Amino acid sequence: MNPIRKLFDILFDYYGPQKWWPCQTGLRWEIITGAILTQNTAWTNVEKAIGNLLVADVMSPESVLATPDEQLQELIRPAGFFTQKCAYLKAMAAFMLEREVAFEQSTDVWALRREMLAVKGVGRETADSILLYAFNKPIFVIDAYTRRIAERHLHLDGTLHYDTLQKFFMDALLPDVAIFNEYHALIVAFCKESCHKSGCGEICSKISDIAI
DNA sequence: AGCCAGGACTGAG
DNA sequence: CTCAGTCATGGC
Repeated sequence: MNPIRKLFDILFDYYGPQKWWPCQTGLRWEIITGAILTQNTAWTNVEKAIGNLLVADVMSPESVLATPDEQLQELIRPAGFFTQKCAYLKAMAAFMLEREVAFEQSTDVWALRREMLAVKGVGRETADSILLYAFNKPIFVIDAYTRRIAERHLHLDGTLHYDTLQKFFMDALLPDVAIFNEYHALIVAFCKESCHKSGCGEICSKISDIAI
């Protein structure tokens, strides 16, 4: 069995189902908002911003576009880079008004990815996160956590290009939305809950000999 | 007190 | 195409 699948099994046995993406309302737009606001930003800060948006009743593409820049920036300020992210949110809101239905229906995930990458503020990780978690399309998300675990525990080069690393994971796994969803969530769970804490002996010892 | 967090854009070479 | 500089907040 290949190391990538083995790592998944160990993480799943240990942590169980993760139920991602973290989302209070169940709204697709909240997932998209989180994906943009979390760019190079701690999730705790994103939660504050999302809380502000919910209180202000600005949690839809329409309401985002109807909110003046200054006001929207104030709401998302806790997530940092608020000037840029204000513009990004509005670009994405306009895009969703135009293309949300088409995205729900299409099964050509690579075409959708290409199209979403044209939106200002949407890079590869953000596009893949939105496709996987907001639209349930089968694509694998590479982020800083994935690179870390790939380097430390799978003996892969963590500095490989995004698309190259993504292909490693996707080729090793069944093209299943549920698996891609769960795997990325498990990687985050491991990196956040174990890497930083001192007592991670049990899971770390299981993971340490994956590639042997 | 600095360093870093679930990146992306831009301009230079 | 690679790479540094830029954007900004809050927690540790």
